[in-house]
Amino acid sequence: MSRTTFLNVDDTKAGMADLDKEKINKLIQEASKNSKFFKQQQRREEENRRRIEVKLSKIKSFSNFQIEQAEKSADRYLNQLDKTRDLSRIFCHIDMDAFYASVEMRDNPTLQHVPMAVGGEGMLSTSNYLARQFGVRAAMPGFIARHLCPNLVIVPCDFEKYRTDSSKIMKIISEYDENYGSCGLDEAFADLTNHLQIRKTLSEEQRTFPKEENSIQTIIFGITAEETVQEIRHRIYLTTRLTASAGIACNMRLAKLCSDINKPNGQYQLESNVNIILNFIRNLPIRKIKGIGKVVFLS
DNA sequence: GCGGATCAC
DNA sequence: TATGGTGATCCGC
Ligand SMILES: Nc1ccn([C@H]2C[C@H](O)[C@@H](COP(=O)(O)OP(=O)(O)OP(=O)(O)O)O2)c(=O)n1
Ligand SMILES: [Mg+2]
Repeated sequence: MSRTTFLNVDDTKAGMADLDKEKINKLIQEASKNSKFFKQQQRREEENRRRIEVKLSKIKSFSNFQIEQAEKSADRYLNQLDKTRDLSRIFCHIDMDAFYASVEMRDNPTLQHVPMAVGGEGMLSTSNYLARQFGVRAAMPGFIARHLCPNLVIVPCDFEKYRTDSSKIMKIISEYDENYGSCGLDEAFADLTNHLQIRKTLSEEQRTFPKEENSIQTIIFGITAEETVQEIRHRIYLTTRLTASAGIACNMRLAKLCSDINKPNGQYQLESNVNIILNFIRNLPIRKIKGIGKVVFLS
């Protein structure tokens, strides 16, 4: 995610699709103006630009032979990857919606319908979807957020609480893949391939859960990946009363990209078909790839 | 190893 | 008034 500096909001978060970015950036810039912080960021930008220049001049000094060799080796590598491509597995990525903010809203219903954020006057960790309408987002200082949204309610961070909910979520996910992995408190990856095999043999009862906590009405979940992930999200909701979004695809990276698509409280499955996947990747902004942050992007 | 830079949540 | 906490990786030393 991009930090809020004089350098603008450069990407779009869930819930912020059609905002007037121009106006928001102007407001932020106005508020940041002549601060010490602003000037230090400017110096760092300058330094980065210089380093990029150095790299570029190095690239120019490569001989044609060197470039040919590098291209050949890259081609060999790509060939190898082509052969080892595995579309047979099914991964899912679970990502809680506005996690810290949702926890606070659940525990204090008066926050339910107001724009709010979690953090302090100095820095916000996240905001709820109402606040995102104003351009208020994670990694934005609280006092700047107030310029964008004067009625913003800011509640302090309570890591202990988020950790508690997180471990409940992870416990559920571990039932579908004991080797699941987590990323931060609010995200998890699971390889559902094995579970989906076993799932075929489960009784309907084992795929049945109450519609609400303490309700006699029930929901029966089917045996497809899509229904399995719906079941996971529903179980998370039953135990935490928090909503999650999910992505399903043949590897973790793709699954993560998919979990953003129908956020909040939705899921998306990418078909495990080479052409469909390549087409999906073709349309990706380069910044969405893991490891390409603001600095690398500029090079 | 350690500090600096980068990235991600 | 005021620009984080936490955790991970890579790199050069
Ligand atoms: N710069 C950041 C980004 C995130 N977080 C914390 C607060 C978030 O609640 C949590 C999860 O990060 P996400 O990127 O998944 O954002 P949210 O879950 O808040 O919102 P979304 O619905 O877009 O997933 O991590 C943080 O402390 N600092
Ligand atoms: Mg999230």
